[in-house]
Amino acid sequence: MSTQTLRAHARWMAALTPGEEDRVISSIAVQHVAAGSNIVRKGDAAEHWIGVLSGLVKLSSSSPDGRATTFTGVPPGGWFGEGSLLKRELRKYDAVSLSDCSIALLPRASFEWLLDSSIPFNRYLLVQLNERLSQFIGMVEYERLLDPDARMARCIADLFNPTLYPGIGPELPISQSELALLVGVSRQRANQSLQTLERAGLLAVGYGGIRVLDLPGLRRHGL
DNA sequence: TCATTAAATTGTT
DNA sequence: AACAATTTAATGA
Repeated sequence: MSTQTLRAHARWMAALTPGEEDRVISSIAVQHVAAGSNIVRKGDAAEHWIGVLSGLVKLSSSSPDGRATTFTGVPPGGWFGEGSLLKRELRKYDAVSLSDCSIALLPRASFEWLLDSSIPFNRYLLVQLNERLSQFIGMVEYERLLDPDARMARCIADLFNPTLYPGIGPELPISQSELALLVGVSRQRANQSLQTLERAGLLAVGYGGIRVLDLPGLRRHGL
């Protein structure tokens, strides 16, 4: 993995000085994981800040009786896991690869060094945390107020958040059962929603994935 | 390259 | 939850 590829998927590095960037890059380990792997497990010690370089990762949890729910998907360019690092606690959620992925692991020591030394890095984190907060407040809002079709539209649109995930293409390689987990509906209902959104011209459904055609339209759908 | 097969996913009931 | 149809990936002739 070239440092150029790494930079392209770690937008926060642009805010660092060349010296800081060199030091941080040399501490990062890149790992390839097969589809369906647990990247982090609930209860693990948090030792890294994790970036998605390719593929798709989901942040999820399962209830004691085995039911699963997904909080959000993380496409390439997204970095997650700062919460447990900041609070020095065990991981609170699972992170599972939905496809073959390459991921970047920034060690806790580098993360804390950046927190202590770089104001631009702190600003980046602040913006990311704020963006996530409004995303999750939005999720609670439309979970309670909107019909399943509109919830599907918003969930998909959230995966294309330009602040959190800059520069991802219109293709989203995710199965309908994974989208169902993400939205919190049955796979059958997810299938119906996707067909409705396709008829509305907002996206195209394909085998094992979707293509977004009208992102603003998805954000507006159901208002 | 093509045909066969298994596995995954989709669409419907 | 179950079923059939479709798509993909893998295998070997």
